[in-house]
Amino acid sequence: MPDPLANLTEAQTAAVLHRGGPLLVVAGAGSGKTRVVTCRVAKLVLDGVPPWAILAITFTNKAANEMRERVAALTDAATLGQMRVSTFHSFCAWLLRRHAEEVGLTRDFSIYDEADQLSVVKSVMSEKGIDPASFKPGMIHSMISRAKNEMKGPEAYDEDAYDIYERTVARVYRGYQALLKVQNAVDFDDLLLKVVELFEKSGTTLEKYRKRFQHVLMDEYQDTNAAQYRIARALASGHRNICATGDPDQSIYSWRGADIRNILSFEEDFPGATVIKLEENFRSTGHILAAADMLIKNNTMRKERDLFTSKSGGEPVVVCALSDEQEEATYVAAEIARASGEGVPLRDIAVMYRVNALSRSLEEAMRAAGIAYNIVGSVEFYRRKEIKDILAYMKLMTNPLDDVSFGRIINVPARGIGLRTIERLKAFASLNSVPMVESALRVKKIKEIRPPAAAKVQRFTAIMQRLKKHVDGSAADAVRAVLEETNYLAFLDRDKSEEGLQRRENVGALVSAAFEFDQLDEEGGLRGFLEQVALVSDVDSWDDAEERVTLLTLHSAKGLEFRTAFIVGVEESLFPHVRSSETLAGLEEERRLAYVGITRAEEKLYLCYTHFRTQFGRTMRCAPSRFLAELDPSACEFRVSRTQRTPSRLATLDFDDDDDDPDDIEVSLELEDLDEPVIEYDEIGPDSPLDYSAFRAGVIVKHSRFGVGQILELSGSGSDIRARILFQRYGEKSLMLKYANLRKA
DNA sequence: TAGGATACAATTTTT
DNA sequence: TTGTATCCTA
Ligand SMILES: Nc1ncnc2c1ncn2[C@@H]1O[C@H](COP(=O)(O)OP(=O)(O)OP(=O)(O)O)[C@@H](O)[C@H]1O
Repeated sequence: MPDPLANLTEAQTAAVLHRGGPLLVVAGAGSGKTRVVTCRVAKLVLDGVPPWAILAITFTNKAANEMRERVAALTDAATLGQMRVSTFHSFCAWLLRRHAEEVGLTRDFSIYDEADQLSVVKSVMSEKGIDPASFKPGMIHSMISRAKNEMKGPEAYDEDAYDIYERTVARVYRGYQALLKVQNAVDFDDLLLKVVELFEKSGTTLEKYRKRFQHVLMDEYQDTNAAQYRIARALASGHRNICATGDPDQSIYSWRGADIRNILSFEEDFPGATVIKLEENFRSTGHILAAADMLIKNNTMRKERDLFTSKSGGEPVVVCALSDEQEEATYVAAEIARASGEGVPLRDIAVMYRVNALSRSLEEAMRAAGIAYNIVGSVEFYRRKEIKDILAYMKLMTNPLDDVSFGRIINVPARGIGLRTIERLKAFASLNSVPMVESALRVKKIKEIRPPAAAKVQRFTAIMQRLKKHVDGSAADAVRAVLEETNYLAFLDRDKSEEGLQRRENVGALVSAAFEFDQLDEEGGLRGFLEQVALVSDVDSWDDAEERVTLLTLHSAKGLEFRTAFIVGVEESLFPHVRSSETLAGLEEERRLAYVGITRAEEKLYLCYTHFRTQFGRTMRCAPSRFLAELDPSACEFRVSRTQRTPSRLATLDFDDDDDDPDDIEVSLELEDLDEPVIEYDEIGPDSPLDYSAFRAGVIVKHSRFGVGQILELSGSGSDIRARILFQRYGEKSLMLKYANLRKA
């Protein structure tokens, strides 16, 4: 069996062997932090620490699985299954299932995903008579989530609310929490918060887990939020065997509440902590590292640190100017074809972008060039309608209080139950403080519902009754039962379109996913399956062994590595993204994101930008990203396409169309090499920040479509200002200033 | 009540 | 361009 200490540097070895007391490993990209955590776990096991005493937290489930596999390869301990290696969210879900009652839940609580959460927000808003046109539910929801990430409850939020918008958020927030509780459900943030609450409430419970988890390890510590910090601290406060690894320069989730101060103040939080720095990068060539290093040095809020590689310079980073996104995609495809021809397997190649929307043109180009690809994320499987429908039945089986799922499926597949009937069921439910399922069961007692409608409702309750028998069964059993009882497949059959076919396939995939889950986890059953499904992340469902190119966002690329990597859309206002560039902190996070992206590449890196990009049907001029000017120019090679500045497709490209064999993909697109970097800035780009100070409440304005109106109220900040305007002819509208193109009248 | 047609608005990153 | 929300007709 391989020795976990083999091939480690001195610093890494020290980190693996360190015992007794807090340990922080801070180090730059590719320096082997994850490897340290893995080897440390393995070494602990080899030293006789029982696996059940180990808690290792990773950022994704995928990383957790990988770590478990690697540890298994290093130890072959039979009891490795008892080790907890998981994300914070999965770990918390696991804890809460065991202690649900202590925080006001039952063991069968539902985990609401984004869409479910939004529907709770909407229903609270309609209950409280808040107009969804003036207060966008999505916005309200994200503000609630932000508050929760900062561990701010509804009361505290209300106290600090300073305008009508925030007071409204506070009202919804309160109702939202109440509704979740009634429905025996939690959102993602609650998973963490409820565990904090659990530990605060019950000293004995906390003590039990402190005793059990004698060793706590956390990877990617720079992206933990307030609640996660509290949980880690609580667990480690007795034995203080906590090992955190991270890189402040790779903190890219502050918008989700991650707080970089957690890692920066580790030494104060855990006095006497040992700090180990890793300074050798094992991943990238010299040029790639040099480019990344000079870029990140532009951040002002940052501690200087060293990172070197003993690898040679390697190939220069290619910085490439293309005319538009089609040419960009074509170029990427051509270069992938070339690399593939030179022997780089497709699975070692990735294309990264700032926003999911950019994957589209890439997909088209890959298809046209016959290059096999996988997209991470985008239209996630478990968010699809047909999948969500079936899962809703399953959720309702385990948790009858789940009104969101009830609302989703009461009339799906269509069984003639209309809005009126549902409204009446809802009214009855809230009048009697019972869940919707209960009012459906008592439908005969609701005199507003006519017998024919009531009969239809009873058909639904009969289905649920029969499904109940499967609640303790396996996942696959439950899926099959739902499909049979609801005739879901027949329902899909009615749709003969391409889309309907796809849906059928998706349902089939769900059946296999459930089946596979049962194989892997015999204990899990229906409940375990639902939990796993609720907590899958985008990268989790990505198979990195497949011989395909990977398309993914920069965020999901965190922690991964590829021999050849492309970053496309490296343009001002896209990357750095406009929405993040207003504040210095936002801009610096974008820069860290660029740093993360660049350092994913092992051997070859391309950065592409275009002069024109069509988004939402509008073609816009783009300026190259400022980040390009911040790279070390001596590590880069600059190229331009001959057609640049002409927003049109290259007509001369010849693709070998229907050809799936990657060996002879024939695509070419030759670019000119430049001696001088040509990254010029237009100071006044199309997206330069506008000055909205002239717009205030009371001001009379003119809109191209709605004509003349008066501003009633402004809300939001930065470039996100929204105005409520009373138009003479069109009445009241709520518009974003940046889109509305208002003029003073 | 269902489903299509139309209007309308809004675009980051995700557990 | 896309999705969603609302309206309208069968
Ligand atoms: N001592 C070593 N000798 C050789 N290769 C190493 C060594 N340590 C780590 N590596 C390799 O370097 C690469 C990066 O390691 P790892 O992913 O652990 O780094 P990391 O610090 O977690 O990176 P990042 O922060 O960028 O995600 C991996 O391919 C790993 O196998």
